Amino acid sequence: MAREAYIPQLLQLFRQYGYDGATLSKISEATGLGKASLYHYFPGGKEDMAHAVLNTLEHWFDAQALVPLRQTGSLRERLRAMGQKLYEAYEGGSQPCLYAILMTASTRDAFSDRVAQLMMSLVAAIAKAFEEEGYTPEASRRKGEDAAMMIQGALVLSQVLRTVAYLLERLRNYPKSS
Amino acid sequence: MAREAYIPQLLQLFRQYGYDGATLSKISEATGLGKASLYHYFPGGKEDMAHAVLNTLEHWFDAQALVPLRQTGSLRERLRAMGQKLYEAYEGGSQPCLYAILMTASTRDAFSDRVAQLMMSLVAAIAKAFEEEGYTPEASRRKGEDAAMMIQGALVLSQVLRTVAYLLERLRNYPKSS
DNA sequence: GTCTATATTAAGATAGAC
DNA sequence: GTCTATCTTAATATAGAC
Repeated sequence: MAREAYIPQLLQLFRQYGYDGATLSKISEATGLGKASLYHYFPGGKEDMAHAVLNTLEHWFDAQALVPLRQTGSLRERLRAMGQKLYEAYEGGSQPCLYAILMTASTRDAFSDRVAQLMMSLVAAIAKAFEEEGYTPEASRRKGEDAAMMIQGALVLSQVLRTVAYLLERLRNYPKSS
Repeated sequence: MAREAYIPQLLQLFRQYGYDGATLSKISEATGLGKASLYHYFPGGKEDMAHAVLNTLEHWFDAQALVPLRQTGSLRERLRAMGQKLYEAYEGGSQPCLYAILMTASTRDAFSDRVAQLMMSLVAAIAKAFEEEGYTPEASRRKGEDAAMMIQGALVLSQVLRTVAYLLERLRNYPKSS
């Protein structure tokens, strides 16, 4: 079994229990691997596992969520395609954002750079799409920030209020007005 | 010393280290109290401490952040006053939201009801203000949800990008257009 | 590559003196 | 009300056989 095969389960565990709450015992039980085997795949322990998950998420993000922004079609269509990808990834808001989780964990310093990097790439990609449409760099950047804030805010509210309505409404129909 | 005297330090510790990361040792060191003394004030341990902090925050929220919404003045002025209160409480985004932190902790089930309660009261209070202005209940509710999402999104981005610009811009000038 | 067994550390929590 | 000392549990992590 390749190390990559365990990424989905690790992601699920971190999302469900948080970084600190996803103990090696839980991970061992969920993967069916003994603790020693986990260290065989991830010599750096839990931090190593989280970084491996981030590797996969970063790749997915660039290859799936952001790719519509670089394609042809109207700005509205492209943003909508991105929203649809995010909607699916977060399962309509029933799944939390791992990046937000890692920022509240006891070891957040170990991940903050990568989290910031990804968030900036989201803001920049959306801003670029607006710029191509004739918006000023300043206005485009603000559009990117607004979108990122809306996404994160929708994810937080979906978790807190235990309803998928927020993302469902906002991301499926994003953007309401561009 | 009354138990209430330690609330600010507990809030600060939970914000800085997260719920799981704020260990009794750190709390003991920060408060200057031995572990046994901590259990004297908070017999239920850390969970008890977090609930005590939530008591204080709920009171502050109702008595400070929401009170402008019930006063006289234009809707815009009242919303702006609420934004200013939140801006101060989160120190322009340099401080994270404890409610978001508790939702990603290993013991989130212990707090999820209270977190949802407070978030719903925010949405309802804003919606009520819009209703009084003639908005339909449906549109008012959406306004309340939008505002709550924007606040949480701004807080997340402020943390992730380590800049206070987001909240500073969005909350100080909230609402841009109502 | 996976296991059993174990080491090490630190967490949450309590007993009981003062 | 605060302390020292200690208990119990569980966490991360590793050694070494197969």
